[in-house]
Amino acid sequence: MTLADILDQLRGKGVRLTPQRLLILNAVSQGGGHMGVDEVFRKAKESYPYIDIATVYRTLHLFRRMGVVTEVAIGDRLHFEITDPEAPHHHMVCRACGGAYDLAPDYLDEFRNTLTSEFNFEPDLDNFTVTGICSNCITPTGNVFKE
Amino acid sequence: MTLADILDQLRGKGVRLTPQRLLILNAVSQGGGHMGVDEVFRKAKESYPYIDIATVYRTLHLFRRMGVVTEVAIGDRLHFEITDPEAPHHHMVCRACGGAYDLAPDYLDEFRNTLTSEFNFEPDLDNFTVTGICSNCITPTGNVFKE
DNA sequence: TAAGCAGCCGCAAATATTTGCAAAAGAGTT
DNA sequence: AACTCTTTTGCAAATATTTGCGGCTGCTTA
Repeated sequence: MTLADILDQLRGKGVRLTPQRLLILNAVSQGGGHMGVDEVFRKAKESYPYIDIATVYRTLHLFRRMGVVTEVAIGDRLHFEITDPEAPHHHMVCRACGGAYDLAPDYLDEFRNTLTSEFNFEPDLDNFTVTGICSNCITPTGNVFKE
Repeated sequence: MTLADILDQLRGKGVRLTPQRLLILNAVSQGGGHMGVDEVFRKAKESYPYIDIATVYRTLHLFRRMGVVTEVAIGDRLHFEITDPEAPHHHMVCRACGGAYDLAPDYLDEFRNTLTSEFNFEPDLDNFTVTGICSNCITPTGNVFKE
């Protein structure tokens, strides 16, 4: 799954490929992990100083809707990463240290199936994040180490 | 679990009971369901016009930390409801109609256990909300009816 | 490649949320 | 009731996010 593939995918869905959108896509993919909105903004601005923060917000939301990026809620801010169709995963985010860990989709399969069959509720788990305390931040007694 | 019980609970945790906090607690409990921040603000202001929106935000976050209110993410806004220790539950929120449905905690038990035992990750599911499409908004073909 | 049009962008303003600070208020002590 | 210490509050400013609008541009068609 290269950037070119992603562009094809977007074109196929009738999404216009503007220079700004390419810059934003590049910024997210080069970030090496999930990126905050302001990081994306700053990175895009390096190549095109006139870009507006509103465009960044709009574009990231568009990309998420299109499935091209996945959103990860860290603290009270959203971060974004390129969606990897080869290895889809959810996220566990530690509210003590802010660390984000990947979570294989299998762990949610039963949950999804239950909601669908019991309630006919189709959960949107593509951008699913569960917060909590990670192993590094739990002391043997169960207390939170950092806060 | 009456309001008086909640007040005792807060006092026991060393939380100061100021008039503003009482007003906010009242507003949430009288809302009959989850309430948005602005709804709480307006309701509290009926009794005490000087109250500030910052106080409402701070107090709701405090109450959530103390466990007396539960937060429900509806769209991109947070709502709050009084935590019911008798019948704890999570929420399913439809992103088409905005409806919120209660979800018994049993449905998440296996998920919680897995995260704890496999990853030593202690998930915070008290304020857990899963978004998706509810049964009313799914057509027989799986399409979203309203958007 | 010129023309048309729907969709996008930058700008500015609106809205939502958080934070620093000095004054005011709660709780305990004398 | 006066005093002290700590926490809370209202205000204002900072920050984060969304939205309306007029001009601009990618994409399609001829």
